Amino acid sequence: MEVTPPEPCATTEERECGVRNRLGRISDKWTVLVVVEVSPEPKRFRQLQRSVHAISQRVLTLTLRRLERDGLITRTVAAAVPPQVTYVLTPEGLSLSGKLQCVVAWAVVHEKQIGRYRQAGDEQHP
Amino acid sequence: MEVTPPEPCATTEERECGVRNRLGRISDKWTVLVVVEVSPEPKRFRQLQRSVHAISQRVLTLTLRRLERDGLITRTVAAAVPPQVTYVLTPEGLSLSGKLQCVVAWAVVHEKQIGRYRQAGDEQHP
DNA sequence: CGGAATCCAGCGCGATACTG
DNA sequence: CAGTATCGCGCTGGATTCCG
Repeated sequence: MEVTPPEPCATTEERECGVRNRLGRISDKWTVLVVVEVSPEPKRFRQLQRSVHAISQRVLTLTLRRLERDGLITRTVAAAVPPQVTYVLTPEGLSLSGKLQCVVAWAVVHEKQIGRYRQAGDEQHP
Repeated sequence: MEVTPPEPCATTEERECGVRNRLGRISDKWTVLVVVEVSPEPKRFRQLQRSVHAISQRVLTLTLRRLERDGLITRTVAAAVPPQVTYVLTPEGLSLSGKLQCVVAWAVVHEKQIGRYRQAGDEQHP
């Protein structure tokens, strides 16, 4: 997308410090799972809860709230009975989702390889 | 990427379940930070500990061990006094690192935007 | 249905001290 | 320098209950 400009923060420590702060906002496992799952069409609360399998209602709520607060998703309440709440990715959220999908794709491709490594290791340290 | 044909793991639930299992291996924040930081030249333990700023020595050790076990990094011990241990990314680790760098880049680019959203939100809910 | 509130267990992780 | 071992707490997150 946008090419990242000229002068990145210089030293390794500075770089990392920045990286840490920035990633902190999105790096927890629930957030990643939810972002990936919301993308790209509107999803309802229940849908998400079923999709992100083991997530509890409490954690899903908290995660969605944070994502909304950060401008990554939009929460829409339809005044109806029963209530209907839908979540959509904002443009920002969508672009993040793209990057995360790359990581997911990587994980899918390398899953078996990793599994083999892991097995081999376990056999040596039983 | 690949247009997914007729019947892969079809349902959303199944898809997500797989995603979750796969991401579980790499989705915790320390792992991400360490992978990004090891890349791409050899790093020594102390170096990493200083780079990944707030990480404790214990957690760094555990994280590196898991990464090694998964075949993402290589640990090399030089028989010397004082001991010298270096960590390098394997080809797999390097390719993962690439994907993660994308996410990092995203975070850098969108940092300010997110900050603004967050502020705006906080002003409304003080 | 979508959520808030409480309560509570588990383990993630930091702090500290000891080895080779 | 590069670890391993132990302990203890704090927060994450699950289960349950109640509301609009």
